[in-house]
Amino acid sequence: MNPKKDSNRTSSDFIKETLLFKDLPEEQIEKLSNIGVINSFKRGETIFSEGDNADGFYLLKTGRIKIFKLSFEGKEQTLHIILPGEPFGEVPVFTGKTFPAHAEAMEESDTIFFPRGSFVDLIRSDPSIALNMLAILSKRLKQFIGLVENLSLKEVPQRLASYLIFLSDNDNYNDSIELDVAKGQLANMLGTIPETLSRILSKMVDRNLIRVQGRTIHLVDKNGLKTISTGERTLN
Amino acid sequence: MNPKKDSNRTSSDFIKETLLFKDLPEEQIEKLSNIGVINSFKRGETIFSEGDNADGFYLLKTGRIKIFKLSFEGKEQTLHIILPGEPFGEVPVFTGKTFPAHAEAMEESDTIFFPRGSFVDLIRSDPSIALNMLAILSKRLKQFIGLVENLSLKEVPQRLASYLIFLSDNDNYNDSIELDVAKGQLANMLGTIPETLSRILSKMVDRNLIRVQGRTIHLVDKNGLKTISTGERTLN
DNA sequence: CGGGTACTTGACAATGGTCAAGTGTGGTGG
DNA sequence: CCACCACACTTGACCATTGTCAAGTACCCG
Repeated sequence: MNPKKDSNRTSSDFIKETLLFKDLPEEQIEKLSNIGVINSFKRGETIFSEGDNADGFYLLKTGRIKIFKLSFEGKEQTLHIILPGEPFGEVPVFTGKTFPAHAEAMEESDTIFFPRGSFVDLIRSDPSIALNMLAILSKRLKQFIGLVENLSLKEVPQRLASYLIFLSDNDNYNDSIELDVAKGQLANMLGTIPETLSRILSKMVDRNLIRVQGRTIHLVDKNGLKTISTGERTLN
Repeated sequence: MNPKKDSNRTSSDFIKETLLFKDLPEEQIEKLSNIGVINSFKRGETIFSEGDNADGFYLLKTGRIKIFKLSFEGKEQTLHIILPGEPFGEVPVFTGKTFPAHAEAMEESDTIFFPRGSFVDLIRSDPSIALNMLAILSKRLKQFIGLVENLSLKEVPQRLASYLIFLSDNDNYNDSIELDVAKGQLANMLGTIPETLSRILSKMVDRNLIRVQGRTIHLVDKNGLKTISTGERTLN
C-alpha cells in the first residue's frame, strides 16, 4: 500500500466528520487536507510545551492527548483529555502567540496541524466554521467552569463521586463502569494525588457505595454517590 | 432631556468602541443599537442565575458585574469581574440554553442585552465579529487556565503574591497599588476566605514584603513577592 | 454619634499532602 | 511458560495548610 496516498484520502474523509469542519463544502475539505500536516507521536511524547510559540493548531486524528499544567514542584493538573476529532492548541490562534499549557500524547497518536494564517482565512470566507469554533470554545469554557467549581468548592470525595456518576450517565445504564484512564491519571484530573484517591476509593468501598476490580467500578449505591457529589452528604 | 433618544445615541457611540464590535460598519452599529435593550441594575442585584434559560447575551456599559459559582454550603468562587465594554453571558449563545454561573451587579450598572438570533445572524454576515468573539473567548479560556492553575497547583500565599504583582504591573511602576475590590471579595477571587487572606496579609507585613493601609498596599519587596508567586520560596 | 458591616485575631479541627514502605500486576525475555 | 522487573497502586504515620467558629476591633455611612 502507498502510505502517502492513503493518508491523504483518509485525511479528507476524517476531516469532514469532525465537529469543527463538518459543514464545509467538499472543495474546502480538499484544500484543508492538502494544507494539514500529519504528525505522529509515541506514548509519552511531548507535542508542545507551555510558552512555546504557536503558529497554528492541531486536530487529533487517532489516539489521546493530555493537556496539562505543571507546578513549580512538578505536580500535574490535567486540563483536558483530547479525543479523536477534537482540535487542540487553538487558543493562541486567536489571542497571543504561545501555548498556555503542555500537550503530551497518552498513547500512539496521529495529529493534523493547520497553520494559523490559512485557518483564519478560512474563517473569513466561511462563517459556519467560525460558529463551529465558537461552539467548541464555549463548550470548553463550560468545562473549565466545572473544573474550577470542583477545585474550589468541592472536596475530593465529591469530585470523585461526580466523575463516577458522569461516567455512568455516559456509558450505559447498567451501574458498572470502566475507568478510561489509569488511577494515577484520574488523580491528576481531579486535582489530587494517587494516595488520596486510593484512600477515598477504599472508604467508598467500606461505605458500600462502590466495588472496585482494577479499572472496573461497580456503582452499588448510585443515589448515595449522588448525594455525596452535590455535597448534601459527606463520606465520614 | 429625552431619555430614550439620549440613551440611543450614547448606545451606538459606546458599542462601536467595544472590542467585540469595533470593526463594524456604521450601519450595522446603528442596527445593533436598535436591537440592544438597555437594563439597569442596582448594587447587589442579580442579573441572571446559574441554570436560567438564556436567549441572548449582555454587554456591560457602565458599572461592574461579578460572575460566580456557589457551593452547596453557600461559599462563593468568583470566576470573572466584567468591566465596561466587555460582553458576558455569551457562552450559552453558542452551546446550550442555560447560564453556567451567576451574575450580579457589584455596583450600579447599565447593560445592553442582545437576543441570540440577531447576533448569530450578524456573525454569519460579518466574519470580523466572529473573529473578535473568538479572541474574547480565547482570552477568557486563558484566564480560566490561570485560575485552575492557581487553585490546584498554588497555595494561597502564592496566589495572593501573583495577584499583587499582576496589579502592580498593570497600574504603574511605582510600587504602591490600590485594591480594586474589598478584601472579602478578593478572598472569593483567590479561592479562599477572608480569615485566611487576612492572616496571610499580616504574615507578609511581618516578613517586610508589603505594607497595608486599608485598600492601599505598598510592595516593599517586589522580588520577594515574585519568588513567592512562582513557588520558589514560601512564606514560612 | 450610632449601628452595621468589614476586617482581624485566636483556638481548634480536618482535609489532604508528604514520605516511606509495602503489595500487586502486567509484560518481556529467557 | 515462568520468572523477574518496572511500575502502578495501596497503606500507614505524620504534618502543613486552610477552613470553622467565636469574639473582638475598626471603619464607614447616615
